[in-house]
Amino acid sequence: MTQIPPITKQQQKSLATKRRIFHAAREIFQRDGYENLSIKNICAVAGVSTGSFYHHFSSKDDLLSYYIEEQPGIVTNSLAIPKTWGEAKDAIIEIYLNYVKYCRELGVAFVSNYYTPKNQSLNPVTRSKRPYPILSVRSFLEKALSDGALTLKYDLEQTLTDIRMIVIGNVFEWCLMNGATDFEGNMSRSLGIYLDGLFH
Amino acid sequence: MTQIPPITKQQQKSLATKRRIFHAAREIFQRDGYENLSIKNICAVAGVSTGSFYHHFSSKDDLLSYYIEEQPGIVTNSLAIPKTWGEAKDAIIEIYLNYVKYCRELGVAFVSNYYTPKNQSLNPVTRSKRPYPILSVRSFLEKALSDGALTLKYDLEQTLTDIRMIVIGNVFEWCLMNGATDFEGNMSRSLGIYLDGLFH
Amino acid sequence: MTQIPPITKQQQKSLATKRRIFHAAREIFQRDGYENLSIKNICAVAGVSTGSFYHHFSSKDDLLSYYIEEQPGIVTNSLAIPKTWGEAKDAIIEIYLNYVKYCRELGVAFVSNYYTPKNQSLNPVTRSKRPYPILSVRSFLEKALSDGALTLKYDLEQTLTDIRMIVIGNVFEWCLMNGATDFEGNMSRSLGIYLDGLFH
Amino acid sequence: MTQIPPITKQQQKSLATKRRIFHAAREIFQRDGYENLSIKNICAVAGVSTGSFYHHFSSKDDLLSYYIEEQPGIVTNSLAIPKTWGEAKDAIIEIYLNYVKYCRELGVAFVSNYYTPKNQSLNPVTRSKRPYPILSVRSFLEKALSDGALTLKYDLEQTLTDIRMIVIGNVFEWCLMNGATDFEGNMSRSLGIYLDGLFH
DNA sequence: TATGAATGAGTCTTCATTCAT
DNA sequence: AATGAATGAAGACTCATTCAT
Repeated sequence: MTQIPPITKQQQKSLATKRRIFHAAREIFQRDGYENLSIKNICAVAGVSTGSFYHHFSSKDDLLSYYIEEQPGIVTNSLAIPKTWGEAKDAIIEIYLNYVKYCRELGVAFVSNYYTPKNQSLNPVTRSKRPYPILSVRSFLEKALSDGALTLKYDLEQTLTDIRMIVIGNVFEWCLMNGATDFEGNMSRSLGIYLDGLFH
Repeated sequence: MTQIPPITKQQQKSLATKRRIFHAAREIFQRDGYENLSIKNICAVAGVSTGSFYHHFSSKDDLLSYYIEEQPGIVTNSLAIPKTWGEAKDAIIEIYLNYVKYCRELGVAFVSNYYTPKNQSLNPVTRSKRPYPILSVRSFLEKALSDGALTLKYDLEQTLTDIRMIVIGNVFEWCLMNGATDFEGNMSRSLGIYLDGLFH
Repeated sequence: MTQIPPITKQQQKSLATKRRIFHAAREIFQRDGYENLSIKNICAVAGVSTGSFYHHFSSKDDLLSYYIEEQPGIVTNSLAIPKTWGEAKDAIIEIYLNYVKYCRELGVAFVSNYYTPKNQSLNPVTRSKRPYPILSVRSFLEKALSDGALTLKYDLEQTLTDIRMIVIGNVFEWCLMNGATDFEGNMSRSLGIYLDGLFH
Repeated sequence: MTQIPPITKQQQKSLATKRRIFHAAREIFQRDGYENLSIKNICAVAGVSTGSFYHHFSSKDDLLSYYIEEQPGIVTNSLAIPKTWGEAKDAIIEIYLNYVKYCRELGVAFVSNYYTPKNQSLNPVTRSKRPYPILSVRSFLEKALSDGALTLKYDLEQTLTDIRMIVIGNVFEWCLMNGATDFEGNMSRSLGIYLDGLFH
């Protein structure tokens, strides 16, 4: 007979410790960036000994692997189908202003670490499990196109690629400047101009 | 015909050493990534002493900054002042197709490691010595503007930021896809549409 | 009888290591002087790893600061509040005769190396953690002043500075003479005369 | 036949270079202190190559050896014999305020390097060649004593020692504080109080 | 389960000195 | 007489990891 919740007090404590380590790592990562994320650091913040760390995680990499894929998707289903391309433009910009907000929540340090070409969890091809937030305009555009509300100068795929590139470019700029840019302003302006050129 | 800077044998040797260091760094970068790029490593591969490294480069960052500073071909001084915005658009796209070429020369592996927000040698603010190469359209646009050949919808600074972001976005996409994208196609299309929107 | 902090075997071993480092540093200091005192050196002599050093001391300066911070015997809390200025004078001199004793324990060679303006672990401003030990008469004087037992011609701070300077001057003289001075005699006389002039 | 001034142009140039190196070293030493005095530094300031340095000086130590004993003595002969102890006190303080001035001219960095117990050129016993500036009150006091203008509570030798210690203590304090003390104020106050205690 | 002492290779950088030119 | 490229040991400090308790 397997007992579903046979958690003893000891196990609970153990889990709590593991969670403390986890949260400490997340906090440091966001605040100080990857290069300042050391075991010593983590343990200090978590209030835990080094030995304890290695009891719960087999290595630093082991811990980090837990962080993959934690971001929530951006829900675009609720968006009304646009009637004019002006509406479409505004809606798209809105979506990415939401993304800007999400980036701000994560913090520059975190995002700076995350946006590395090596981070294949960003790769829209490799990536399967969840809708890539940057791709989430796809369904929106598809609906608008099939509805006849919009016509594009280019292939949908190409357009999505362009938008993705512009958005990442914006994020990158924000990271490089260590947060000292007009993130929202840049995003709406550059996207806006591009979309103007697109619908034109 | 005598060359104005008559390079002595010693200077030649010195340059060769500098180049060896340069290539060694590139090799390691491509093979092992940014985090495994250490001065010791570089020197070992280059067959050069640590002291020699610091004779040629003032720091690790100094070395890295050369990779974008030494881009060949982005000489905009020689560009003719455009008469129509169509000419301007084509010229700008041309400049960045050159950049695409340069990226291809460096290789995806290298560029993937290089384009990390953590790589502060990319930061246009931190970097003081010379103007950011990606901004090298600046002088071109300035001339065109002062000549009355062009008028921009937005501030020059903002426009340059947008272009920089779009370019970086393209590079990032190319890296993420591990080179399996239409780099040139994406670059000209996305920049083209943006510029269409800009001059409108 | 049980001691309140029941030191485990591990803690004992740890303390022993710390002491080994401490003694090694002292030995090298005496033998080779301040400029030849390196972490590597210390660790080699102590038979300890670099990591271990930094486990016990946060930096080289941290280690050095212990030499004056751990002075035995300059406990002024236990000193009775003086009733006359003669008592005060005697008490102060007594305190610094204790310091003289401590210097003798450390040895001329050590102290000679230690008392360099370059040794910033001596700087009362740089050092933040704890009050400068030579200033430990402060609390004594403060109590005496607030008690009305004493009145000073000058600001307390200035007086403390004077005393500190005289004491250091004595130590310096002793060092310069390579120990061949009447350290105790000089100390009590010079301090005595100064204090005479002070209370006068 | 030996020609007294057979200096060729080459020799002149050589001497000029040597002097440039010398002055550069002095400048850096005073401005930045001993620990920032490197061959590279010196050569940069002197506008000379490393090789040239080693052509003129066999080593860094060789260069430094030239600096010993360059300070001028303080002339006290001209001081009028005091009639009251008040006059004597003022005169003595005046002498050391001159010394303070001299220290300020040399700069904190320089003096910090100089005032080390290991620097035996400070040792009044070892030292023979010139009058030790700190000792230069001796003749003054001797005259005043033999003239009957003054009587001391203690042996002249002891008194001189005290004064020397107090002065060095002041200098040390100034060095430790990196110049951020009221050097003149401390000097006159501490010496003044001591002398009050002495003549009482 | 948890502690924290210990390890030692690794980080970047500085520096006095040598030597071919 | 002068240059400057090259050396390599040494500097303080960091860090992931192991292990006895």
